[in-house]
Amino acid sequence: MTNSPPAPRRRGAERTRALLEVTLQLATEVGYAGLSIEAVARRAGVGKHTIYRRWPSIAALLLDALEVVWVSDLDYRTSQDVRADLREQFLRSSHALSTPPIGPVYRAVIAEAQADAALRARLHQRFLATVEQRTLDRVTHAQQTGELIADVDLEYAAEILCGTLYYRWLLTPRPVDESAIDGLLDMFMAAYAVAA
Amino acid sequence: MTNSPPAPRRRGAERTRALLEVTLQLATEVGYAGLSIEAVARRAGVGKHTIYRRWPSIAALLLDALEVVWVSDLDYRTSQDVRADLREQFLRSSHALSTPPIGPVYRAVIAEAQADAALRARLHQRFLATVEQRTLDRVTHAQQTGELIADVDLEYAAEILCGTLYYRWLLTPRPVDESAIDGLLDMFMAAYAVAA
DNA sequence: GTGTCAACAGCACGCGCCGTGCCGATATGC
DNA sequence: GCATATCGGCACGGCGCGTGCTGTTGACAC
Repeated sequence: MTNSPPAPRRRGAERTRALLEVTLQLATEVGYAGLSIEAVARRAGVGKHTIYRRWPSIAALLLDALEVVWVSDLDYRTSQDVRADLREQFLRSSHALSTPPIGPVYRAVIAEAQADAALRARLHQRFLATVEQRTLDRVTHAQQTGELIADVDLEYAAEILCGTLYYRWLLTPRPVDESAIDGLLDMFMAAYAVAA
Repeated sequence: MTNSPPAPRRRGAERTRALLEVTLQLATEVGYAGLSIEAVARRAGVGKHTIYRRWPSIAALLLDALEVVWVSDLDYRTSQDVRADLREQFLRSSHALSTPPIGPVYRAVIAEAQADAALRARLHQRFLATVEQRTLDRVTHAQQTGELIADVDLEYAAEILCGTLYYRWLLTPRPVDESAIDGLLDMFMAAYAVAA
């Protein structure tokens, strides 16, 4: 037991990675329904223990799998035009959410999270908080460059921008399309743009 | 077979009502997890057929149960102050969502809906669309009384108002409290209130 | 009354996934 | 080579699903 605590796994690391890949692949093909530990194990040709040794629940697995694909795509450009930068990023995110495997996996986690407040907190912390923060960073920057009025706290604005898009995606049959994004940005700019 | 087609159920109607009550009661006590057809049947002292004869799935049952309790609570006051009226209604809705049985049942339906686009559409049509519409009606009225500027389409604004609250409730660990509601209304009024 | 018939409660089934044991094989690090 | 942890495979009890079947009940018609 020289230095065992943190690292010394056999082929563990590669295997973990491979399991995440299989999970994403499965999500792409069969969607949310049928995303079970049993299914992942079967598909990967692996014993269920091999999965349970790494993740305590399907939700934990999905959360990690989501990280693999959701990582970035999430970087606001910083041009001279906040509105254009937000618009571009929102379109990109919207496209990502409607494209497997991200959509199905995200929905699956969100569904699970409705039954489990702790999972909901973890989900928010690992993903949604990041989205909100980057949005806040971008609009705060716009305040500093004088594009947006200076004397307001934009924290809620960032949440409103992100939340509205998630709402539409999760709970309505409508697509998150350009017109929805423009409507959202209309209100945002009407509220906070420096008067023309 | 004189006039049988639409009505002649034995004790059907009362029974249906009773089953909805049991469902709500069950939701209050055990929450979302454990809301199954089997559980409702057991709790009601009823055969599973009796439930399947009325609803094709647990989601359909929950949707009807939700209607029993969610019906109203949803009526904006119409004073001389839009902001105050919206604020009051948002607080009321927020309280309703955080109080059993509405919260658990709503969350359960939303979770199910993530796996089923058709159910998602029905959920939106029966509940969320109503919420959006009443909000739109209220703010449109405010346009007519001159509280809000006239030359904008507020349809997206109504969606943004509702969506932001649902987002916070569904996907964040934060409460839908007065400060969140005020932050939201700040942006809304900054965008659309008639200049002071 | 008596007869008819749908709704009913109860039970059982096969299915699939859950989470957890136990096995014997494998390969890794000492 | 030897110890040890990971592995695949299998089986288990539990539970909800959706669907059969059986015998009972109660509303209604006559």
